[in-house]
Amino acid sequence: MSQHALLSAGTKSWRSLACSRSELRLDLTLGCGQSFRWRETGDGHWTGVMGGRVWTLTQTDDTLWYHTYNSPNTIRGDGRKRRAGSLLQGSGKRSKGVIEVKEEEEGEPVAVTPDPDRKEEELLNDYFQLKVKLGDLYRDWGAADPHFNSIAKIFTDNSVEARLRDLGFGYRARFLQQSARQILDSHGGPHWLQGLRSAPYLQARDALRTLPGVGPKVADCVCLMSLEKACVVPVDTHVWQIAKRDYSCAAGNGQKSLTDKVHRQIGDFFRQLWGPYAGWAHSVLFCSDLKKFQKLKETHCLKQEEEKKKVKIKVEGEGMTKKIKKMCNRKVKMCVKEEVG
DNA sequence: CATCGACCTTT
DNA sequence: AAGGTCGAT
Repeated sequence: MSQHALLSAGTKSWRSLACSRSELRLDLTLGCGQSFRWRETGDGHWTGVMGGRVWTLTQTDDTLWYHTYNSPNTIRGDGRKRRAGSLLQGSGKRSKGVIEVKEEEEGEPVAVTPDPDRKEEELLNDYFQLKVKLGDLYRDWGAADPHFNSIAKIFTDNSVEARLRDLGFGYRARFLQQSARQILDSHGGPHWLQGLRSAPYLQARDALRTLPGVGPKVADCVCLMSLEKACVVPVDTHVWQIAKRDYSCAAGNGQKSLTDKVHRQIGDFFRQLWGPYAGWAHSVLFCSDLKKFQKLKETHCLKQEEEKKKVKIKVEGEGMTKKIKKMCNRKVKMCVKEEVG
């Protein structure tokens, strides 16, 4: 356990300031090697010295959170009566550095004397120069300098991408954000996606592929899983292996990688073999090939072998094999329903 | 049409 | 090292 404050432990000992990630990025500002008194003491939590005190800072999309530690010089007086919660994020929008007139509960306006809060806000404003509108500067610099503009994207991409990156999406974060933006701006919203459910497969697939980060495989996955295109077999390297290994499918034999053509050939191959619900059948094979289900398969195979032996001994051949086949078919159907439904 | 390296995280 | 997509070639 860290002895430093963590926001996740509760906001009680934290105060906040409205400040978006596009105006301040703690990770970049404090971690860039140009400031020397800050250390990341927790995930996204930076602890250091400022104005003679020790602080821990962290941020969420639109809020800069700060915690200060008690020290002998700055014993907390209590000229700081506050209503519970007034410090918490609920506001998140406290104006910066402006002396306000607050309404007390009785409704009588009382001038608020600069209290330690105000001092702390001023200090943060000063230290990070928060009054300077970074967004505007980036816009101007980018307009004057294409190179700056392309570099700056990394740092000013909106909070959605930043958040997705934090969540571990890596380079896909940008694709997701851009796709969402594109769906909203160019396609008129989620309605567009919904509409693809009633579009023919190839049309839906082409539409999806206009989105950044959506190639043949992902488009097919969405078609199969979300757009009711049951015949679609999403082809990845894995499925390609299965096609070659278990079906001697020759598609793309000379090829080194999965080209568009090979995608189509393998999809068609399985569609022809399995019919209109080929995508569901593919799901079964795909799962059975996963490492985590290998043991399941082995034990199942052993059981089947045993069953076969017993049947062979008990009955002598005729008729019974057909029954077993029927049972097996039923089982497969059930499996598929469970998987996909 | 095909290939390669970059992207980023997870194993 | 694997995984799919993208942009360059």
